[in-house]
Amino acid sequence: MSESGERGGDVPRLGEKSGRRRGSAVTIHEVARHANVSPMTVSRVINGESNVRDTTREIVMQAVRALNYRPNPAARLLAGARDTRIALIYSNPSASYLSEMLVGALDGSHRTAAQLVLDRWDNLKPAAEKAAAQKLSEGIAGVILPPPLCESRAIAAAFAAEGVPAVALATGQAREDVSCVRIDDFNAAREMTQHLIAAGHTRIAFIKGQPTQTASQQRLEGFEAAMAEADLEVDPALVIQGFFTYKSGLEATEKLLARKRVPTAIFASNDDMAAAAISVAHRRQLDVPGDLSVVGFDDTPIATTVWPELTTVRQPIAAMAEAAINLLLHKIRRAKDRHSHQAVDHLVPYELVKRDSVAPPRKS
Amino acid sequence: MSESGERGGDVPRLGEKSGRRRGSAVTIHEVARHANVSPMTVSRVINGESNVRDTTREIVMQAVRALNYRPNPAARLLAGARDTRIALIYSNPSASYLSEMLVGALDGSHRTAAQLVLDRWDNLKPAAEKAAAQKLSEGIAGVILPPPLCESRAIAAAFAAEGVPAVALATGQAREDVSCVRIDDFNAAREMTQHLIAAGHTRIAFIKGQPTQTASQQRLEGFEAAMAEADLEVDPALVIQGFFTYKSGLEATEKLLARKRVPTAIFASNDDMAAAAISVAHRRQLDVPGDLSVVGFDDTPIATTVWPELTTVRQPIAAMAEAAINLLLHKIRRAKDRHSHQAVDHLVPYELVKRDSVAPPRKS
DNA sequence: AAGCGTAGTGATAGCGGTATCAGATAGCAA
DNA sequence: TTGCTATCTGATACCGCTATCACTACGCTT
Repeated sequence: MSESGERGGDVPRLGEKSGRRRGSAVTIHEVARHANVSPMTVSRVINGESNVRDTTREIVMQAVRALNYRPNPAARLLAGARDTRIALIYSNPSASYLSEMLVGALDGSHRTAAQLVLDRWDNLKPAAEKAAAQKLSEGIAGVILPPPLCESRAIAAAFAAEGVPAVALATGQAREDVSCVRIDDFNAAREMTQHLIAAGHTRIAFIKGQPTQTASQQRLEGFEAAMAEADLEVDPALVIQGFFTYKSGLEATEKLLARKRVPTAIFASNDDMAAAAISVAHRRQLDVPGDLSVVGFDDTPIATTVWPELTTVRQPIAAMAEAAINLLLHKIRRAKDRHSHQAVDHLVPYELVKRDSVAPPRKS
Repeated sequence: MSESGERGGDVPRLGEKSGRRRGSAVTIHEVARHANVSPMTVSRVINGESNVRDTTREIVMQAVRALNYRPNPAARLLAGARDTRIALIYSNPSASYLSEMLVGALDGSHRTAAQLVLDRWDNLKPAAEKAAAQKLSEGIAGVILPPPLCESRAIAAAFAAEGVPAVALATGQAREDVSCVRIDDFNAAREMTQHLIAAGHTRIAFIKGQPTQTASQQRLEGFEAAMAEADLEVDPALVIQGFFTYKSGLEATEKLLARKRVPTAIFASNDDMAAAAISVAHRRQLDVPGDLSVVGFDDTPIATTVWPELTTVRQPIAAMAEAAINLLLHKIRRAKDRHSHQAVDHLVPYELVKRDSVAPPRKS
């Protein structure tokens, strides 16, 4: 019963007799044999635990590299008895965010062998939200909060109280209570405004977003910053409150175009409102972009649905959702280590997408 | 060795002594105990294997629902040599479907313990499609083809050649080469037309959809049938070709409203084109629905984004996607059984959604 | 009556990792 | 030397699920 010395001899080869093994993936056992240690030691090394002698660690690492070993995430998750379910709560699928978000989240969850649980909270009252959070927390290891839920400190607190880590997606700014994955709304808006200014516009209107969302504020500030930097005046009459809905974009644009001195460009805080702006412009026999340039934000499907197609800021939601999942899994793992419980702020690059809704202003 | 009758007695309680279990997720053992069968039987049921007595299956399903059991994907992945990955291939145009389709597909795949693999084929050439199908087939047990891919017999044939069962989503009619999950486009269009006629319209225009999609043809025929049944004439000048895009809807509506005798209602073959019709009507100072009623088809998010909100036909894409997954899994299981290889035609009920874009015609 | 499928079900043994604790080795005070 | 931590490593038992095979009924031949 103690013939561990005679390895490589007639010891039943691991992974050979097994008629069940499918892939030819290297297992931890093979690495262990190669390094002449137990699988447990290999496990310790690859998990960066400290109680392994340096020499041993080095030998193991060499074996890992030699065999190009990649731990099987499914086995890891299973063995850790870690709950692998992570919830994505969406609300008012108003945003065509959803599809892209799902694509990204799905990709991320497959890669990590986590299970994605979708939950829909439409217009819940605060009390109901808290109850829902408590109920959901029982079957979940972490949660992703996309807009507009991500803004609610109450929701974040509810999950925190249940000990469930959360990651907020696409907030306007970093927070101390939850980790965020987001773009730099301020600079994106600033850059977009600079683009408009570079095209020759000086009289630029701005349609604000839902005031409860921090991203709205950031976008407005980015706009104002760019205007100030170019020594351009922001006419307060040309900054209108919107609510991220098509309808609010309609109303805001009506007001804007009813002014005696009409703007030559409109910067809407999202694509839905920008699409609405185009619609109103057309209704008033204005050519876009000839008479009026219109730009949006987010690059949701509607940006390429309308005509002309919108110049907008691309927010890579799929990539952000995937990043959120990874971040969440890290947090879940180290929850027990009592490691850093700090909120992380993960910035993802945005991109200015120039399409057909911008042109130099007509000379007047 | 044959005391299998004494179950539930002093058998060591599964999942109670375990100090290791963290999440409170329901396991297959608990379901098994609840249903008074072995875990293996539960496994068979949730995997849709055929060799389980119907009564047993029903009991197990009840337990599954009662406990809200969701199989642990990590364990499945680890244990199963077989992968139940099923692919959903999407292609840009009708991407508004996407979110709903994903929600449904995700639900379906969780319930059935399948893994959903997303693949995106944008405007591939036939040769590239074939190559992609071959490559994809290696890691996949089945495939779902939503529009517009579902129309291609070549793609269906490519997967058939690889021995991978496919299910087409939202085709216009049944097919012999692949199974379909769809609604009755003909009758839906007919009913919508009747709704318009009942509101008092007699001069109704129709914007056709992408001619390569069979659903387009069905919708047109349903329209024509309703008109004929009401003894109304279909003015050929009022039936215009569109391509399911917003832009094509713009152009088609321009033509329609340029006629001397303008229609009082427009039936667009999908919501994007209907939204475009509203936009053009507004541009021409026409009130919707006062001067012009507009209806769409599909009930995609844009239907409730535009103002006024669209009366349209609800195509329950989420439910259809889930149905497609179930159908596919059945085919996969019985592929080895050499059971029926026939194509199934699964019809799902549609629904007429009446919103604000229809009103009786103005008396002239 | 004996033989032989054939459904339906259960027992067992893993899949590739990790938690846990026991054992081994070494270091160092008593 | 003995005892007793402290450090490192290994053996074992699972995580939740499924492949495989054994077994039980119940027909149906011959």
